[in-house]
This record gives sequence, C-alpha cells and structure tokens, in this order.
Amino acid sequence: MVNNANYHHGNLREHIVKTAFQLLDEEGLDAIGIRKIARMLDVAHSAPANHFKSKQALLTALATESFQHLATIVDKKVPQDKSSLREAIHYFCDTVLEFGLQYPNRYKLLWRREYADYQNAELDESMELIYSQLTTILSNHAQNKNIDVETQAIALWSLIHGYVLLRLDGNLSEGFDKVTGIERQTAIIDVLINGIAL
Amino acid sequence: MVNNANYHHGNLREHIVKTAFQLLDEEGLDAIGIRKIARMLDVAHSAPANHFKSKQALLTALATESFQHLATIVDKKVPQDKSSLREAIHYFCDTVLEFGLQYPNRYKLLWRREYADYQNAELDESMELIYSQLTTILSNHAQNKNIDVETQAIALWSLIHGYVLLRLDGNLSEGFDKVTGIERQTAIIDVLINGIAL
DNA sequence: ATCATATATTGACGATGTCAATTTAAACTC
DNA sequence: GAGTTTAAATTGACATCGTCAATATATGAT
Repeated sequence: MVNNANYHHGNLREHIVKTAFQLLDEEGLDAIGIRKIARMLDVAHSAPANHFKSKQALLTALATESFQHLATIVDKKVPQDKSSLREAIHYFCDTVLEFGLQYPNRYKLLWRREYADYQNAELDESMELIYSQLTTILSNHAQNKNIDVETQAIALWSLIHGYVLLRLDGNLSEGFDKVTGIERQTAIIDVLINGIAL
Repeated sequence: MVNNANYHHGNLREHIVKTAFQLLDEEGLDAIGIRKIARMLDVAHSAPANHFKSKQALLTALATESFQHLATIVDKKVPQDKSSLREAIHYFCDTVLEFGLQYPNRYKLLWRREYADYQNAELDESMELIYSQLTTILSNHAQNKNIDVETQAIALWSLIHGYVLLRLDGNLSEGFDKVTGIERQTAIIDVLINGIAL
C-alpha cells in the first residue's frame, strides 16, 4: 500500500541522523535531544528508540560518520608521495583545520569521550584510521632519524589539535588568527618544523 | 540566637562550591546538578538559587576559581629570570600538564565555552592572567627574532594544550605516554623547540 | 490470507533547571 | 527591647528530558 503518512517514511533512521547533525551544527552538542528530534520530524517521542536504543547510541553514530568523513577528506587532500615532509604536514594540518572550522561541533564531539560510546567497534575503527593516516605520512617522509615517528606524530597532532580547539572554543583573542604577511597557521606549523629556538 | 540547624550554616555558598568541585572531580561536568548538590547538603532544592542564580553562574564560579588556582601554581613553579628559554618552557608546560592530570575535569571546564559565562568580567580577567604569564615568559627569554612572540606563544600553547587534552580525553593509545629513556612529554616539547626537520 | 516481525504510538516514571509565593531567621533602626 | 526591613531557605509548580513498558499498526514472508 502507499505510504500512509502516519506510520512513517521507512527511512526514519536517516532523517534522525540528518536532524541530529543539523542541531549539532547549528546549536551545539547539548541542543541534541531525542524528543526534540522526534518533534521536528512529526513523530512520537519514542519513535527514535527503534533506531537508536539510547541517546549515546545516536551520538556514537554521529561520531563514527564524522570520523569517516574526516578520513575521506584527508585521503583526498594529502598527497601520497613525492612531496616534501613540510608540504605533507601542511596539507594534513590544513585539512584538519578546515574540517574543524566548517563543522566545529562535530570536531569537538570527535574527541570528547563523555558522549559517544568509545567501546563501540565501528567507532574505534574509524578513529584509528585518522591516526594511521598521520603516522603513514610521517614515516613516508621521515627525515630525522633522531626522533622516533611516534613522538613526531604526537607532537604534530597535539599542535594542530590544540590549535584547532583553541580557535573553535574562541580561546584566541582577536587578531590572533591573522598576522602580517604570512598566515598565522602556516607560521605556527613552521615553528614546529623548524623549532622555536633556531 | 544560636544556629538553628534548620535555617542554614551561614556559609552555604562555600559548601555549594566545595560540593560542586567534588562532583566535578569525581564524576565529571555533567554530574554537577543544582538539585543534587542541595540534596547532598540537606537543603531544599531551591536553596542554592540564593547564591547562584543559575547553573551557569555556578560553573562560572568554578571556572574562575580554577583559572586563579592555575595561575598561582604557574607563578610559583616557573622561574622568573636567569633560566634558559628551554628551561622556562619546560617548567611552564610541566605545570600545566600536572594541573591537567590532577584535575582533568577542571581543566576541560576551563576551555569549553559552552558551560561557564565568558562574558563575566571576573572570569575573563582570571583567564587573561594565564596568557600574559605565557607571553611574559617568552618575551623575557626571546632569542629568535625571526618569529614574533605571539606566534611562538600560540604555537607553544597549542602544543601543550593539545597534548594535555589528548591525554585527558584518553585519545593517546597505550604506551603513548611513555618512551624508552626519555619522558614522552620532554621529547615532545623538545620537538617544538628544536623542530621536527632538524 | 495468515502470521511474524519491524516500526510507531501512548502513557508513565524519576530527574532536572527555573520560577513564584511563602515562611523563617537575622540585621538594622528607632 | 520592640518593630521593621532584608537576606536566606522552604514548598510547590511547570516544562523538559531520557528511558521503559504496553499497545497498536503496517510490512514482508510463508
């Protein structure tokens, strides 16, 4: 029989995810509510329970999808070979920052373990992807044999992660994201590559 | 008249803050609840409203106090003069990391703008303190005239902030915080000072 | 066509933050 | 010291939330 508009679309799950992302992007993590989403979709307050057994399960789905999204972008934008270490690092950082600026609340969700279920296998897998992308880049271009790749990876990831979060949370004062002549971000990454105490 | 045990201690405000810190430290940000605190203090559910007009106001007080606490520690532990830039940076980073590890949830609260009221003047002031401490250190020891102090400050702060958050959120796999011979943290900061691509 | 299963619905529960009206205690004034 | 003002705590109500249980409806397989 044709869709009886009352008993729902068949793909409610999809709509829930879409609406949740919308709330996340526009109003932040705490704006996401099961009942609110149900209301927005003209559906009973308990309908979503068939697709996500808890709020945490919904957030886990959002996080997993976001990790995969980020990994895809990184894959596309970071050149695989024959680029310098410096180039590769810049591409990687640019991509992460760009994603963070475009979807600040998704980025925050990714690294805050309080919300999604990080025992979840699928989520864990999609998260590991990002790390392996980074370590792969560094090993492929390793030049400095005095510092093990893991230390380099953590240093680099700490730097870009910290920078992105400071910007997203609004913890850099006005003007802190621009500087005469050279982009702040580029300057910062160069500091990491070249060192402060040249 | 003597304290009539029913109508309260006179310093309920103090007790609220203390209990809130306890909940924050032991169970995390979302464990803090006005009603829960009132229950723990054997007080009516609306009693705290006299001292904090909203939950946000309470969190603002917690954040302000934590900023001041951190600033005090930094003041104590970072040598003012006649130390090398390298030494000063290490002391600063050590102090921040130590604070973060001891009070993970306080540290997170400090930089998540969703909870406290960052319009609040007192909070803003106590936050600026930390930044000025960092820039003071860098200007006092500035050696590299090619990079402006602000860029150095942001790079350094991004690195340590990112590293602390990755550790607090559990986003560094097992073993990522130890490495043979030399402390991971020291190694990472040295990467920033010396650069990756030596 | 019947039956099983997936999906939605309604209703309830305990908990939360916030408001309003009220009561009690303490502080201040004359 | 009595009377009055102000501060602090109480009770009660409201809307909202996440979750659970019982019920109803639609879809798909046999």
